[in-house]
Amino acid sequence: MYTLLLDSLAKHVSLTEQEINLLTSYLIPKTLKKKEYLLREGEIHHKATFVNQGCFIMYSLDKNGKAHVAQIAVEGWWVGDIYSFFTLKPSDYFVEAVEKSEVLQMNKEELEELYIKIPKMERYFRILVQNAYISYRNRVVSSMSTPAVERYLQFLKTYPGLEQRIPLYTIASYLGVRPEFLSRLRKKLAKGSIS
Amino acid sequence: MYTLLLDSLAKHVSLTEQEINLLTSYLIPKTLKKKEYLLREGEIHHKATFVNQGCFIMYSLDKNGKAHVAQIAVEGWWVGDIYSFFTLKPSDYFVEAVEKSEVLQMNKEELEELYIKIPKMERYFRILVQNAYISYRNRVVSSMSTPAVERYLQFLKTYPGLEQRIPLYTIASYLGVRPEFLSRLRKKLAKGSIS
DNA sequence: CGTCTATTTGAATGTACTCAAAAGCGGTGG
DNA sequence: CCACCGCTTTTGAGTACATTCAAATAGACG
Repeated sequence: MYTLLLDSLAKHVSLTEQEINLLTSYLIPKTLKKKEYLLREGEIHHKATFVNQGCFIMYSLDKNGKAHVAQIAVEGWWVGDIYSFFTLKPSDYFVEAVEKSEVLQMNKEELEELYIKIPKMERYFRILVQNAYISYRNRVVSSMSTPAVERYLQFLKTYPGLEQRIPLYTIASYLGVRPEFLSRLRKKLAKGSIS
Repeated sequence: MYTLLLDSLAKHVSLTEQEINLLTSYLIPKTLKKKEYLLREGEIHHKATFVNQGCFIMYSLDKNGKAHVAQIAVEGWWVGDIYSFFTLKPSDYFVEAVEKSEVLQMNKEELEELYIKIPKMERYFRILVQNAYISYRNRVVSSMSTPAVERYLQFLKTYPGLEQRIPLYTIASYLGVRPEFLSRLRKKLAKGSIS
């Protein structure tokens, strides 16, 4: 149940058995069906959410009603609108389960409590936020300077096997191209020697 | 000397006269000539830097030696590689003065000291980091879903008048297009009724 | 099995890039 | 103070990357 989360924690902080017990006592498991929402535009995201199984996308809708995928999260990742979580402002994003999924959740107030009891946890989350920051910053550069094929290959590396779990049009949206075009890219990659 | 900074602070926290005096006592002014560097790739960015006058760009070089502008900062903004600052890891970026500039700086250790003496300052910087985060997140979506013309118009709104202070090729790099193309865009905008 | 949605394919178009060369502009030294 | 040099911007022509629209095909699910 908690293996993945403990692995993630272990990468950044080391916790005693007691601390682990305390931490896990705060977590509420939840399962979601395919296409269920964890968060909708306009809502405030007050739950920190760790993906134990399954896959989520976070996307916004532009004025033409087109979806733009800002984040993809699979097992072992935290998912959600960090900004809404920290500021308690309404989110501009939807967070949707792409497949049957299972998450562990904690309310913001409980997280604050936990910070006091286990200060190391604050460090852990600070590092996660820093990483999220970097990841967006890098994506700004790559989305502007790298052609779509390479961005797709990069996606394959970052999320191995995921291209078979989520629909093509979702990947296309994440990469910033139209589905028709990604379809053609895949075809080319399949013919011409890969990579 | 401190007007701009105090304005920026006032937007998020309210400080007593005493606190302001303490804060300003930590700040070291520095002037830079056009094309001087505040930070180079590989260096650790241990100074928080507020722009009092002038303009800076933060950019990285890709494997082909092409520059990609990640951030532009004018008077009233903080500039620099936040990630390197917080992690004390070497930066991937250059921070360069685009024109004769004047900044106020504080070392990381001194900032930590200040946090203890004026906890409100921690709040102020946390908000700034959140805003930087949002700004990159929005740029990811806009760079992928918005044509270059609109991104340019957006740039003009965000940085009024700046198009006359920094070279065209720098703006092009910030927008993710080639200079030749931005030149043509400008021409079109000048002819056809604007906006 | 049928329906609804997702993917593929085709043709035409538009957006942005490359390469090359000319024009403009700013600073520096004579 | 002017002439020259180097760098930035503009212009032109050809090309590549990615989109639109429309229609056909394939898959998924009840």
